[in-house]
Amino acid sequence: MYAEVIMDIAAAEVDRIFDYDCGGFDIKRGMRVAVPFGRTRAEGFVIGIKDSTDVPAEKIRKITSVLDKTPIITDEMFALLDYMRTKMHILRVDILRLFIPAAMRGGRVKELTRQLAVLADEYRDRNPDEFIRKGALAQRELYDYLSIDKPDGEYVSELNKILSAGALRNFAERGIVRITDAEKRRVPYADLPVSEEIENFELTDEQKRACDAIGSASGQTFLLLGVTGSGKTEVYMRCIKKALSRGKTAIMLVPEISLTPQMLRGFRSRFGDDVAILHSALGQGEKFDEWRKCLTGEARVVLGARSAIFAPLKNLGIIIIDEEHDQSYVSERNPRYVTHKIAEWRKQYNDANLVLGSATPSMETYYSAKHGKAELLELTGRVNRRPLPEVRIVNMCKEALRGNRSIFSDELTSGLRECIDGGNQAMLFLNRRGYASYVMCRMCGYVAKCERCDVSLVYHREENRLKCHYCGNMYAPLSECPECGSKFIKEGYVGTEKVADMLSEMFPSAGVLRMDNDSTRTKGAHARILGEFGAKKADILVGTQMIAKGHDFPDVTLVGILDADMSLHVADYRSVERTFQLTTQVAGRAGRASSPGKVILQTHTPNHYVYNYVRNGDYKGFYEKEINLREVTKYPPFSKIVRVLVCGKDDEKAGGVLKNIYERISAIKESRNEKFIYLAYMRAPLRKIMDEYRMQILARLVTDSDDVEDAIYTAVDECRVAGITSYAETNPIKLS
DNA sequence: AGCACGCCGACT
DNA sequence: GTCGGCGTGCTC
Repeated sequence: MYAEVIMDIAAAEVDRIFDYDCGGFDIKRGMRVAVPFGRTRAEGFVIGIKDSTDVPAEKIRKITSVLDKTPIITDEMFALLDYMRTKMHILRVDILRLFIPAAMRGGRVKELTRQLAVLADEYRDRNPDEFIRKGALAQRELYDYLSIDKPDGEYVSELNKILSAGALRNFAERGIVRITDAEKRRVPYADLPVSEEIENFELTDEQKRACDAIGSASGQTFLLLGVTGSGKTEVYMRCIKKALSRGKTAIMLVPEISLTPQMLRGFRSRFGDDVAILHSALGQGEKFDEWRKCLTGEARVVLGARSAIFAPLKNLGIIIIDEEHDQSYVSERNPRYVTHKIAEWRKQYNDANLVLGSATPSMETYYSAKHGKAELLELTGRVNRRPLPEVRIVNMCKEALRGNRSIFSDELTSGLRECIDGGNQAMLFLNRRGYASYVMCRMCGYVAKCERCDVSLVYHREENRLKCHYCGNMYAPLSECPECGSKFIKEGYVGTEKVADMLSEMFPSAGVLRMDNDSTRTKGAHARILGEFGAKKADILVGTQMIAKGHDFPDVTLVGILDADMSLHVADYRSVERTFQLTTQVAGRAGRASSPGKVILQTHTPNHYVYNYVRNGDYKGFYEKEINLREVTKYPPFSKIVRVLVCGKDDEKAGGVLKNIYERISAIKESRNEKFIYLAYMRAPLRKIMDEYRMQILARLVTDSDDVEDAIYTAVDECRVAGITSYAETNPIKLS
């Protein structure tokens, strides 16, 4: 017998099938094996078994050992592998690596085994007086505990914590309990209190309608449109319950599971041990065990972040993507994949339902709902009756004309004072971290730049360093200009760090918390900051888009958006959409049942159409306006943007590869000109990152052009050169 | 990705 | 003389 093996080596050169002699091992497709490979040994995935091979006998070598007792890649995942390889042009090893926890490779995690004590069958349901002598209270206690509380047994280590070790030893010697080595699951968030909620409360009519529609469908996609607080989560949980009752399984994705322990609590209380949690912040052992629970069928519900879409559940009944517009669903690191595409595929394979939920769906999703590819379900009412906040648009140009050059408008300053004096809390949003976003010499115009990246450095006051936000390099702060020696150094745009400092100065008695990439570096910092703010240990929370997600704080009555234009003026067809989503989401943090809450949105372009829709909380109005613009300008979903990025340390070599790919695409264009709206090559907006020069090809294609798209991807594959990374992506999330 | 083979520069 | 730089070629 021969095994077809894909080496666990991430390189295009070895992403081929290697045939090995099974050497008497009972090997099945989906297991991993250790094999001799060239002059070394390697791990590999068995993707097929056959009884003959075309490879000459003298080349065939034997498998050294088998790493799994049972297959770890399911049939569905093999089919998905095929799809991802042909449609997305991702290497087989990269796909296979997505399917299993990273720490499994190289045997870095194993099942944890612990001694388990189980009451022997022949001593069950017997009168304990027959074999426990009178007065042996410890033995009696142990017997009762094992027979009544833990009929399936308990770990010896746990028993020893609460009961007599001597009694246990006695029982073990007399054969009353059996002690065996058993697999013990590492449980993440084991000490999380389970919420005690009423499960069967009455749903609103809209919720009921949504549950009925989803519950009676199969193989369908739904868009659940509803603002925060409209009760989407309840709909999700009921639909999952229904799927389980039909013997099916469920995947529920959220953008950042590590930020939402309350979601987890709800799931634990509803689904108990049926739930597995999968996200990157878990420990390696925990992640491995949660993943295995899915594979073995012990868990039937997965709650997780992006990568949980690959959870090895069998017989999927429903997939839910909450906050479906969120950017985190598009993986930025290679392999690049779009979660929605994978979800759509798994939905079809399992004849399951796919539910996309959001208050501000992506243009693509709402467009597909409008055109019959997804069924639109709406939740218009707010369950907690919280009124939508009042959104005030403040013109910062006018502030400047009046002589207020600070980042706080007068209205925001007085709003903050009023808010704090009233014992309420405020959140301030600024999507720019650090203290000052650039440092410039007033005399000669010199701007401090990173040596390795083509970006200006950001001053961080806590570290007293200039920092590159792309490579993380640190530099000494400037006291004088290195070019002309002048001491007149100007600090550019204010970042979250400086805002927090300024607030402490303006409101000396107020507590200020800051949440951004820098303040949440350490593990658990997220939860700590949110917890402190929730416990009212601070009055103001300043942060980047991190504060837009997750927790609801009932005492927040004021939300300030310091520079709403930031995301608006990015040269990207999605910039307006993103601004709408971000500002709407941040605005939604304000208000509570008793007081409506207020949002102060500061902008230099108050007349931009997007702010009108933000103010009115009018998603559909925004959609209509934006979709018309997209149609006129022929941007997605009315076209497809294919971007090829080439980067490498050797500028000329990278340029050569780019030219090569470009020529191939030009040749395609020769014969298929009608499919192209636009084609050009250029340097990427960020010309250099980490000493690698970056350049790109941009092609805009008509929507009906899958074959041309595939040809472009193939051209990139064929021009691969050592030392140069190149890849293609469709409708990229970022064009930098 | 590794690892070895292979062909040119500055050293005990 | 050789130790060692990393270019390129192969792995069932």
